[in-house]
Amino acid sequence: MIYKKLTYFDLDKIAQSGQCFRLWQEGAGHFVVIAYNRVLHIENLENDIWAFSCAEDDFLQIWQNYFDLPTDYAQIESRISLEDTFLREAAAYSRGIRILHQDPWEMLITFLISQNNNIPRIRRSIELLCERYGGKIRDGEQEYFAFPRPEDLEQVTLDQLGMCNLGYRAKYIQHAVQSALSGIFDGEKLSRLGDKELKGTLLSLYGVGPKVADCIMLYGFHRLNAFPVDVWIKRVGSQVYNGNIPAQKDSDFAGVYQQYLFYFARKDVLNTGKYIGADRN
DNA sequence: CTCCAGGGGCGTA
DNA sequence: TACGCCCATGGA
Repeated sequence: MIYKKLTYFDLDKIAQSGQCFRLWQEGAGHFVVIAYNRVLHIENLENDIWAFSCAEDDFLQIWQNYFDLPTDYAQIESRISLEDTFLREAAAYSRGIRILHQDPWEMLITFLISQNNNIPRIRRSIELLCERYGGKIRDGEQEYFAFPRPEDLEQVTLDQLGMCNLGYRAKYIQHAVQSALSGIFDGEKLSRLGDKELKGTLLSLYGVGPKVADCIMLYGFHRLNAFPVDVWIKRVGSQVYNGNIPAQKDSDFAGVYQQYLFYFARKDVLNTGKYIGADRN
């Protein structure tokens, strides 16, 4: 068990921020996350004191980085222009959200599934994939499932993928498996590319367009300047920024600001569980 | 460039 | 019961 005092760290918000789908709350102040073939319990003991159910080694090598603890989010928030009152309000409302360092392969599959989809269904699809094709992880009495590797999905047919609630996205997953097995999509290799080259490679993958590519850049490769434009950001652009997408999109921390805008724009959904005020563009 | 199908679950009329 | 919508994209 590792104990840490952390500021700008709100797991409830991170769990609802739409960047990860295998992090959930299990009780008051108790969260569980599955990542990198591990299960981690995180508990909020008091105020800013958190307990992580892992050894020092794992904390230093995996989780410290996973939760992006070295990054100074107070400084990122302080960089917001004084004139951008909407983003300042969004940032204050979203304070505690961090951009997680997640596995590139998992992000490729996750955000292929996310396209034109709703978050509860995205979660279900991912859990079905993991239960059927991921390796087992023991955690005391409980048994969990890791995210399937490309090799785990190599023999899976289009029909079997369809049974994971993927809909028309099944064919994209099948192509992604081939891209990984053939070496076109190699997280380790791609992480050494510059932003432009990385995005170009991602866009060449079947089913990956600008929005999904930016999500993979931001959540899988921690390119904090990537700015995914989804329906919520478009909505903010048309309703708040006079038809333009938010001005902060060119910032070094555009991706962080995108998370703030996304979380803030969705606050009514998060509070009521319903989509309200929805409109196209 | 525009238009539209792709699954499926949930909300509203 | 029908229809709109959802962290979009490829193809016509």
